[in-house]
Amino acid sequence: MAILGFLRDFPLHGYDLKNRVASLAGHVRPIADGTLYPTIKKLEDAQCLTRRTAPGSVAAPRHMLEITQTGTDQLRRWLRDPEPGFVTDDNKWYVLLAFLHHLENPREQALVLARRREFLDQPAQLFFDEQGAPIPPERLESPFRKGLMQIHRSTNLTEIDWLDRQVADLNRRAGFTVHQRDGS
Amino acid sequence: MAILGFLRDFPLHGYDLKNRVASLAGHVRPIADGTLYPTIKKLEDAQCLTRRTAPGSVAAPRHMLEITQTGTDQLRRWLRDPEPGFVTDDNKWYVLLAFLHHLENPREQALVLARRREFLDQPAQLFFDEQGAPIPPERLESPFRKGLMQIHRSTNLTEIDWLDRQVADLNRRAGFTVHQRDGS
DNA sequence: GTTTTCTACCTCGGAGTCGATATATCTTGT
DNA sequence: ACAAGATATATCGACTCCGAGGTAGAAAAC
Repeated sequence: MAILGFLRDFPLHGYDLKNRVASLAGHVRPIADGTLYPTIKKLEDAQCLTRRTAPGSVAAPRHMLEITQTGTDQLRRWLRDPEPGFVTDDNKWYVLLAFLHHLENPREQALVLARRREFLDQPAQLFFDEQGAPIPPERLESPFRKGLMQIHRSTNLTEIDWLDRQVADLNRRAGFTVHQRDGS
Repeated sequence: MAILGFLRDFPLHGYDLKNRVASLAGHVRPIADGTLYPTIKKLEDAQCLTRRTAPGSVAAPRHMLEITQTGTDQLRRWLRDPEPGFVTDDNKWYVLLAFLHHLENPREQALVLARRREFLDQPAQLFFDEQGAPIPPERLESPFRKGLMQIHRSTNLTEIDWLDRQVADLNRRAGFTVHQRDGS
C-alpha cells in the first residue's frame, strides 16, 4: 500500500521509495531490501506499476517506477475496504491515513475514519486476575501498567477528538456535493 | 515475552494465555493458535517453563504452565536489554511496559524507559517532496497527513511527560536504596 | 439420544520479512 | 591509474506468524 501510495504522488525509483517507506512505517524503521524489491516485482507482475530504466543521476542506473490505472484501482480498493489489521494496528493505521486522500470521495473517507473511531470506542480491558476478572487501572500494582493504561486512554481521546471533527467536516463537504448535484 | 511475563504472575494454561495475550498485544487482536502453541513448546524445550496436565475444570484437560528460574532469567534479560523493535514499535513497547515491573531493579527500569524517551525525542519527518526535502506539517495538502502528524506529536508529548515523571521517581527510589545500603 | 457449542490442544503449508550476500555504476580521493 | 565509498538493484535461506484444518472432552440445546 505504501509503495503504490507514494507512487500515486509522483514516479520514484526503488532506492528513494525505500527511504520514504522507512520514514513512514513505524517511524524510521528501515525497510529491508529483501522486502522491498520482491514486493516491487510482485506489483509489476500484477500490472500495478511499470518501470523505465533511467540513467542514474548520481550513480548506478535507476528503475523509475510509475503507478498504472490498475495500480490506482488496487490502491483505492485497499483504502476503501481495509483489512482489519489496518484499523486495529496503530502502525498500519498510520500508513493508511497517510494515503487516505487518494480515496477522493469524502463519504468513503468518512466511512474509513468511522471504522477506526468504532475500534477506538471499545473500552480497553488489558489485565485480568487469576479468576479472569478484569482489573481496573486504580487497582493495578505496577506503575508501568498504570501508566500504560493512562497513556492509552489519553492518546485514544486525542485521536477520537480529531476523528470526530474530521468526520463532521467530511460529511459537511459530502452534503454540499450532494446539494450541488441535486441542484444541477 | 508476553507468555513468560504472564506466567511470572501466576501459572496458566495455554487457552487462558491466549486470551490474555490477545487483550494486551495491539489491544484485542487475537493471537493465532498456530503462533501460541509452537511458541509454548519452544519455551518448554528451552526449559523456560514446565507443564503439568490437569483435569479441565470446564471441558478438555489443560496443560498448566509454570515459569522456571531459567524462564525468569530469560524474561529479565529480554526486559533489561530489549531488541530495537521493542523500543521503536508501539505495540511491542506496550507489551514490554506491561511486564517491566518484573525487572525489580529501579535503576534498570529507568534505563529502559530512558531508551524509549530517547527514541521519542527524535523529530518525526514523515513526508518529503520530489526533491527529497522534508515537508513541514503546515504545508501538507492532505488533512489526513496533517492530522497524522498532529496526533503523533500530541501522543508523543503525553508519553514523554509520563516517562520523565516516571524516570525521576525511579531514580529517587534508586537513590534511597543506595543510601540505605550505604547506611547499613 | 443426537447434534451443536465451547473449551482446549496441536500441526501443516503458505505468506511475508529480514539479514546476508552479490553485483553494477558513478564520484571522489590519492 | 586505482581504490574506496555512496548509489542502486537483486536474490537466497532462515525465521516468524497466521489461517485452515484436525482431535478430543464436556456441557447445553434440540
